[in-house]
Amino acid sequence: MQKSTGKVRVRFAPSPTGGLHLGGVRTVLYNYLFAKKHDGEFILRIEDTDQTRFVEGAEQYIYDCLKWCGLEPDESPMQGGAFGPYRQSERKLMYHDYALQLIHAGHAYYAFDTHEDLEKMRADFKTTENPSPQYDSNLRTKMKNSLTLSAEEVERNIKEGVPYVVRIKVPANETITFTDLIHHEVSFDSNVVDDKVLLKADGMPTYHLAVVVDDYLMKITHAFRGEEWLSSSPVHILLWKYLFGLDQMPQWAHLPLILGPSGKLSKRDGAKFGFPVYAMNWTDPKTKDFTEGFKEKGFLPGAFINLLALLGWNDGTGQELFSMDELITQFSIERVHKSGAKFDYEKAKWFNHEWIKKSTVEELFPDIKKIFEAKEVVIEEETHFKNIMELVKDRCTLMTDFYEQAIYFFKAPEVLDTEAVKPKWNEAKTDFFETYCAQLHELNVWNVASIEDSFKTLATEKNIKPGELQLPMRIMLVGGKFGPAVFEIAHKIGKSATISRIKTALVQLNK
RNA sequence: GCCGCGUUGGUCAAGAGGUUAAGACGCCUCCCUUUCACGGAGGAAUCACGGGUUCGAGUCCCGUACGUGGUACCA
Repeated sequence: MQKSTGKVRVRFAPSPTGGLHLGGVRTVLYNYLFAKKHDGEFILRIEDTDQTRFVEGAEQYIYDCLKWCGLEPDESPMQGGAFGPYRQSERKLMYHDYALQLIHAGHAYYAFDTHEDLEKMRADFKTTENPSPQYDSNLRTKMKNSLTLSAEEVERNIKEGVPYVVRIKVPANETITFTDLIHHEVSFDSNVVDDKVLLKADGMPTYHLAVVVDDYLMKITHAFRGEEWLSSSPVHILLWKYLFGLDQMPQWAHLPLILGPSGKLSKRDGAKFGFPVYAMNWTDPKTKDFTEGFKEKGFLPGAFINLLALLGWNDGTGQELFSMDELITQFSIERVHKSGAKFDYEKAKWFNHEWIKKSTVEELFPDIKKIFEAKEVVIEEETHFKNIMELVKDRCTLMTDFYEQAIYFFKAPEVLDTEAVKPKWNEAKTDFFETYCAQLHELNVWNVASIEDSFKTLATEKNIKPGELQLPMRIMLVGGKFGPAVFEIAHKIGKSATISRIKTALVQLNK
């Protein structure tokens, strides 16, 4: 079944109807990795055959997401290529010839049933055993189509402009079998496959016809898609057989689904459980419905790709952290799992944390800068700023954490967690800090050692354990129980800020 | 209902007839640190269930249960 010659060509074919979710990006990723590994080409094709579902901006959004992820196609509607157009709506006429070819060969037929006819059929034939009757080899004999009407009637209908669709004529009593790269041999009884519409009344093809025609015309060698397509694959197999021959058919791989806390992952899950589902923020232009993205949540693209790659695949060695290059060399479709994987946000955050830890501040700086600027913090001295980021880097799980983890270096905390120190607060400690402020003021050399030495010496003099004073000191400077070494912080924020923060805090504590 | 696909700890998972059933996340205990992290040492699974096949089954076969996808002139 595999093509003997030619370059590997794969495609991602989304319909531009909304945000790009986790599963979609993973499908892109596996396509991309496979293509790059085999020195092949990755094509982006837009499946916009449903005009009723057109969403403004959705296509551009897909490009933006792919760009952010570093999964840019070799051919696409935007950049073009030798097999264009890459937008199915622009290929409309091409599909007609193939539909006609199928009709002439007796593998498809015209159907004139209206929506009401179909509804009536479903209602009439509905039983408890068969709640959803299909337009199949049995029922098509009871409907209005070119198999039941006379040739004259069919011709007249078409001439008079009676709306029609073209349906595939699925043969009865056949077993349709194909080999999937992930599921291996899969087979279906043709009796349970319905006569799917190939060409809609508006002249547009359905996905079923379009995917086969385009994969052929675009010389796709390997077709990866989500497992939700597995059930309709027999229709595609049949179409390949009738139109181009099974020996021309790409190799299929039906990727396992990514599941949410309760079944198939949906954008609702994200809102409900507080994690992003889309690659980037997306607001539906019509409903204004907003869905959060991994990018804006604070994920690094590398980490996002890394965690997605491992959701359904691993290289068998136990390695979990992979760069894109490593993924390209290590990836193999054979090691993709059969079963769906539940998305675990905690693990996702762990991946990001690891990526932040292994990245240098220099690499992270542009993104961190944007986060601070969005909060209207002006970075005055870049080197100083970077030194501080170095101090807090390991404490950040998400990129957005940098703000909270470092803002107190630039601004005095607005709220102090005084509850953490109040229970053990007393006169002696007030006295200590008042004296300490005076000493700091006199300090000639402002470095970590001098700040720390005078602190400890004074504590000993006052007969208080330094440890009991360190937490208060931290709360005064930081506002909370977190951050790097206190004296390091004092050093970085400078003498006057240190003194003024201590004094401000003293007022609050002694209220 | 019917059809397809799947089923190793809470989650991701290694495992391709013989292992004390890896590892990671999360959780818990402890060490380090008189903050938070980082780092380090530990703790927790009768491999969905029932039948086979086999000297021997998480690994092969059958059934059941459960989950999941499809059952549109949506992709």
